[in-house]
Amino acid sequence: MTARKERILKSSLELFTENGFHGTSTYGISQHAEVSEGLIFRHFRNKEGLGKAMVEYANEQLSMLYEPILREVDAVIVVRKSLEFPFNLPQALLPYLKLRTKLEWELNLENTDHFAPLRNALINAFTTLGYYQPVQEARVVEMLIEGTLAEVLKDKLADADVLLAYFKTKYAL
Amino acid sequence: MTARKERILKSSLELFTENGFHGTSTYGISQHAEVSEGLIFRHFRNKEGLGKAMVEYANEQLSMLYEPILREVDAVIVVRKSLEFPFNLPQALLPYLKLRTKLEWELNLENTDHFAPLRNALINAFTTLGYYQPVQEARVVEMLIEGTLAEVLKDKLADADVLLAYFKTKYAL
Amino acid sequence: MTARKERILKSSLELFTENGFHGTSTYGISQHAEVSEGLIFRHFRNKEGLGKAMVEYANEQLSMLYEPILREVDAVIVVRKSLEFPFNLPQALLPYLKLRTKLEWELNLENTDHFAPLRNALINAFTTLGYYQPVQEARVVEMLIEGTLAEVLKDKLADADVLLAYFKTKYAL
Amino acid sequence: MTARKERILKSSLELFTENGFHGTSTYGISQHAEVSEGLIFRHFRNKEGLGKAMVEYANEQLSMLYEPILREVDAVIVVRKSLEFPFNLPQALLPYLKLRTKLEWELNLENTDHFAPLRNALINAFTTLGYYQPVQEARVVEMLIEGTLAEVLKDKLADADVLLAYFKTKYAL
DNA sequence: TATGAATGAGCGTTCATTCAT
DNA sequence: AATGAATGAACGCTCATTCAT
Repeated sequence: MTARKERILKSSLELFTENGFHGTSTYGISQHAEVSEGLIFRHFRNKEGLGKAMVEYANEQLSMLYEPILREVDAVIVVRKSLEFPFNLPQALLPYLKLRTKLEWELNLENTDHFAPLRNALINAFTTLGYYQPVQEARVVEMLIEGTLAEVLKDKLADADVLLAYFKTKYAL
Repeated sequence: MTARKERILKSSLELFTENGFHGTSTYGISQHAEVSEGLIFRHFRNKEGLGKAMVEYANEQLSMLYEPILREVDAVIVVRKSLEFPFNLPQALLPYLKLRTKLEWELNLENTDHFAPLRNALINAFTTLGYYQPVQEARVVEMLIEGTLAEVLKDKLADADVLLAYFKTKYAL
Repeated sequence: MTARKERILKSSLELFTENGFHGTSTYGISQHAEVSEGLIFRHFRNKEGLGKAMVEYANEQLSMLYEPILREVDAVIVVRKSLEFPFNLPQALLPYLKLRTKLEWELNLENTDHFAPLRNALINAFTTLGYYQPVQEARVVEMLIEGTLAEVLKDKLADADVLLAYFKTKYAL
Repeated sequence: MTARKERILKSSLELFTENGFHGTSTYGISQHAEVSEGLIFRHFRNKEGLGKAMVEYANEQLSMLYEPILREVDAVIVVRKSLEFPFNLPQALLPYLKLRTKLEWELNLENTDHFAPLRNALINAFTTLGYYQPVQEARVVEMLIEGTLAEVLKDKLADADVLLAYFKTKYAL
């Protein structure tokens, strides 16, 4: 990957996140990346190719999102870290998270179930902890996480501290 | 409101929901509405005006979304109806809900807190029911609802029945 | 001539003078005249018709432009009044003069020789006054008048007083 | 400046001069210049930009208009060449002169005082020649020139020879 | 690999004009 | 006489894309 190709990717990340896919022109990207417009097409064939590359790139970055949780063996800590997760997002990954969420809504991306690994970890944890319906409980936590995440990505979450504390008491953490 | 203006609105609803704002052309709308393209601009000034009108129109339709719940006096029923809400959406309103959600993500609409009235109703309900932290509990239900809603709008919710049942047992309904 | 037709004419005068023929839209005229756009076409058939009517209307108004000079019998006074003419324009006629000049340049109007009557009067005057080449002298005065007029219509004439005085001394007035 | 950009400029000169700014479409220009329409906007940003570039371009061409006169040291010759000037226009510059005059009237260009250098030269000449009011005399010549020029640009000047001869006798040339 | 001039389809928009009322 | 909803062609302009260098 050459330096300019990377600059194109970085600029696309920024501009797609800000203005969406259709709201961003290849000319705009080239300007922002200080690169000739033609180069975008040499590297990505067309705009759609750039979009796909962007999403793949973002997914790669995000692939290790839950990794610290998945490595965890203690069931209680798995639950706690899961609940803390949307409140404590790795700053470096936030742009990629925003991009993926935005593009999933704008384009109708066939959304792979990104949450699956974490959900499985939660199911295991709740099974270990003796929950009566661990699968459903995992889903409940999933909803809490994704609901919180949505607010975070929109910069709308005002009561982060008190909310997280309450989440924890709910699960006796 | 003339018949053709209404047809433009209906077509916009459909096409914006399907392909997003930037992904929909005014020509496409005029074709779909069987109307001259110029008429769109006579009625809405420009595409942005049409977008705003659409969002307002959708918001009007959606304003009565929670109304049956808000009228409810029995605290238990308020909670139950709230939890049932995303599983039991009024079919007529679903398109408007999809549109609003999609456009909120694509364009960066400063999103008014649509959930506020329902949240307040839930706070009251949980207060009545003697919950220790009714405000936070309302937020938890909000997350459950919005998380579920997001999956519904993306046609991703596979375990609706079992999930709703579990929600209810959680709140002893 | 109905009141509204007259309002259309007045608005056209103003807007054509300000922004030219092509720079003025029939919609703009209808707004300015507080009249429905359709009415313009009922009265003038099409925009070109309105343009022609405007020019005719202006020409009618301007037909009496030189009239006070033409009535004059004293040769000296004819010359003096002629030279004073662009410095002392009838305010009511100024807009029509601006319009005609502007449209003559914008559209390539086959320009009737508006100046002819005054030129003839000047020829007579200079003949009476014993000028050696009265026709050419009339042409010189014509140039002085039209040159001055052009500056007046563009609001560019800064040295009006001193210039008129000099003109007069030249012709011993 | 690429060849195509120059072709756009040349075509604009021709078409603007013929039909005015608003009367000329960018599509028409592109056809005439045998160039894609988009190229106009790549080079000039928008139609207004093209208009401004045209006027500047014309002004550049016209900047050397009076240059042969300004170089002249003999006062008599300055006056003679000045009077001859509108009768003896460099054919290559005529289109630019037409364009500038036309656009100054159609658009309301704040018209820089193009005549200033020549006027100053005339003032000097008349001073040298011992005229009592050289400034005003220069203004008189200016009016003669601009009046004649206007007729020339409109192809209205029928008595060129006799008129020029008379001008010369007036100034004893 | 990288540029930048150039393209042409299509976009949002304006405009003169028509027509039912 | 007068309105105002509606049209469709054309306009200025943007955009993804190509290609010679």
